[in-house]
Amino acid sequence: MSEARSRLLGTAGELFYSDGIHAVGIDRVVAEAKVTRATLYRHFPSKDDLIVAYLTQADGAIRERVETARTESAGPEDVIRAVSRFIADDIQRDGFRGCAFLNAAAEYPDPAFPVHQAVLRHRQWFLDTMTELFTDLGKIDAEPAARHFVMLRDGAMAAGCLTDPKPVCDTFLRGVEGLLTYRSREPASASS
Amino acid sequence: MSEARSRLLGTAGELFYSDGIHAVGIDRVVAEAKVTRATLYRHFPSKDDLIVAYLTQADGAIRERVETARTESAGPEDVIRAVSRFIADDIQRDGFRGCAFLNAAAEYPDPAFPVHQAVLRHRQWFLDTMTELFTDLGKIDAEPAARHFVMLRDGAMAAGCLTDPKPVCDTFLRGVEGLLTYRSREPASASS
DNA sequence: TGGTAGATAGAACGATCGGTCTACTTGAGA
DNA sequence: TCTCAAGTAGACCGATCGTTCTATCTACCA
Repeated sequence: MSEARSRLLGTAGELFYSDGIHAVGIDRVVAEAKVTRATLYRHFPSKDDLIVAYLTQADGAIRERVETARTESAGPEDVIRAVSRFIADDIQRDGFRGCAFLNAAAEYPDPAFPVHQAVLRHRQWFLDTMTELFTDLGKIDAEPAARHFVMLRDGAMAAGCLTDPKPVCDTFLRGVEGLLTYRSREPASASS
Repeated sequence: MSEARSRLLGTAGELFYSDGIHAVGIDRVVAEAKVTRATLYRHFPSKDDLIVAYLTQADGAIRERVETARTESAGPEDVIRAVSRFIADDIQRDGFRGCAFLNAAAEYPDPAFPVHQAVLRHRQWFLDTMTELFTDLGKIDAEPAARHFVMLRDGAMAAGCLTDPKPVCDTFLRGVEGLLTYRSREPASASS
């Protein structure tokens, strides 16, 4: 990857993430990346392509971290804890602004739009990965457990940038522990 | 409230909610509300005021529904179930596009901005209300339980417009039932 | 009868949007 | 040595952004 391209992708990522996608114009990306407009359009045919590249990059970084957790952990339960921990660390880190994918989906609600589809692909991968982990853990209802985990994660990511992140992380990690502790028990059935 | 103003607020709400706030220009609101630009600016000094009015309206509607649930239900547990049910109903209704407040916060991340502050006010009220309900229920750790509830809600609202809403609602309602069932039990402690 | 508030209609403002264009420079490979 | 891709610099495009303006009409109330 060329020097200019990576600088472009880096600053675009920072700006889109921290200020929102619609709120950041091409001019600002170009100026802060110290690159000319022509260079941007040489690498990315349109702003939409730049946005998708931004999300693809974020997706890759997360997959990498999950992969690292999988290879470095003893068993599936440890992997789930490691993933939970880096989610909590993310939430508490400076400049945390929520989930890049949920934020992008909020700005691009049209399912036919490439940006929205990039969000769906990432989320499907994450749900599948968590389902695998809960299956490895021997859970009977692995998929509901994975959905529960993802729901807690989404809630924590959404709330973590709106109030004090500390109690949000505590609630999240407690919820995950509950999910792991009561894993052999069949939860009470929902309505009807 | 004048006829033109309520039409304005109604269509602005629909458009902002379904397409995103930045994506909807004043021209479109004016056109679809069948109102002139001058009329809009007579009622709302700026677009930002219109956005805040939109969120205030949504906030009022939710408070009303929670109040109804409180008066019509037998006890705090029933109220929590009623609130959960209308959240689930919302998620499954046609045109559901997530939480208006979380979506707005994604577009307006600056905490100093009035739109962002309107989101925070609504969320604080909701957390306080849920804490009250869990307190009434006799829970020792009412606030953590309320935080857990809100986290599930946020996750469900975020995911409900990205995939099939049915399993999302099931997971949410199961989580709430778990929260109510294991209410007397001290959850496993989190990390450290 | 006169005044005023609220609405219509539509032109116009400067700023910014995403995107295209020409002209020139640089550096590495065939 | 020639070529060509990648970069800089910056003017320029039409469209849209949020906002303001003048002018006219209508309905109600003092």
